[in-house]
Amino acid sequence: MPELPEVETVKESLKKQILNKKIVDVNIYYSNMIEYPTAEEFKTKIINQIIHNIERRGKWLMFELDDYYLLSHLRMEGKYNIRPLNSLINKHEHISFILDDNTELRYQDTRKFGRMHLINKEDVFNTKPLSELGLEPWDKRLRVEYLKEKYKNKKLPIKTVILDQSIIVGIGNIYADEILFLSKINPLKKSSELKIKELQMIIDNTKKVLDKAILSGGTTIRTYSAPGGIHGRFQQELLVHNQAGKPCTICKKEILKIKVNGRGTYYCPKCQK
DNA sequence: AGTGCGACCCGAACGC
DNA sequence: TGCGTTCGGGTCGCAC
Repeated sequence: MPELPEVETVKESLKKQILNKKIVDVNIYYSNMIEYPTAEEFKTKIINQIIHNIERRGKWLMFELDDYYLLSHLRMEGKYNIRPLNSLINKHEHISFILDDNTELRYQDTRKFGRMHLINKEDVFNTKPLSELGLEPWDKRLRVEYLKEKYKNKKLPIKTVILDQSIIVGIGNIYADEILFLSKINPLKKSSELKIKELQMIIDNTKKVLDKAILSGGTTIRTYSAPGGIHGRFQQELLVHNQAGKPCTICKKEILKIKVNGRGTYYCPKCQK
C-alpha cells in the first residue's frame, strides 16, 4: 500500500509520462473521490489546464497545473494508469483525465479510499489538507528539540504518535513498526517518556527506512504496484511488520503482534523493551 | 485541546 | 464454484 516511498515512486514515474500535457476532459465515475470542490466544479475548473510539474508533500501527490494544484492521496490502493483514449474502463478506475495526446490518465482504486482536492495555486500550502502537515523526514528542522516539544504533552504510545502526520509526514503503519524496531523502542512506550537518544534514533531511522524504501521502489503488501509495471521490493526486507511468529533477525525471539490504539503492531519483545 | 472511535470501502483471509 | 463474517489500511469528523 502506498506510503511516502510509494508516492515518491509514482511521482517520478508519472513525471516521465505526462508533463506538459493538457487535460481536455474529465470523466468522474465515482464522485466521492473528489473531496473538494464539488465534482461538477472540479471538472469545470480542471479542463484546459496543463500539467506543468508533479511534486509530493507527505503522502500527497501534487499535480501543478496552470491555476491550481490537483492534490491526490492514494490511501491504500490508489494508482495511476496511462491508457489509450477510449479504451475499456477497468472496474476500479474511478476518474479519467483525458489528455491532449489521445491518452487518458486514469485513477484506479480498488478500495475507493483515495481522495482528490483541487486548490488554488497560491493557497495550496495554507489550506487543508497540506496546511495541517508536519515536517518532511529530510527537513533540517527535524531535530530532537522539535520532537521533544511535539511529544511532551502526549499521553499516547509512540506507535500512535509516530503515525501523526502533523508531526512528521510520510510514516504509515508498516514503516512505523520498522522504525521502532531499528530504534529498539517498545511501541507502547509513551512518546512523552522517550529519551533524547531515542528521539535521535527515531529521526535517523525514519530517514534510513524511507530512503531505503524509495530506492527499492516502495513496499508491496497485497496488491500494490506503481505505474509502468514497477513492483515494490521493500516488502522482502521488512524486519518485523507482518512477521508475527517468525524469529527476530537480531535475537531470534519470536516477533509478536499486538493492537496499539486499534492498529496492528509488530515488534520484538526482547529487542524493544 | 487531546483523545477515542466509527465511518469510509471491498478483497482476502478466516471460520464453520 | 461454499458462504457468511472479520479484518485492515489512512484520514476525517464527531463525541467526550
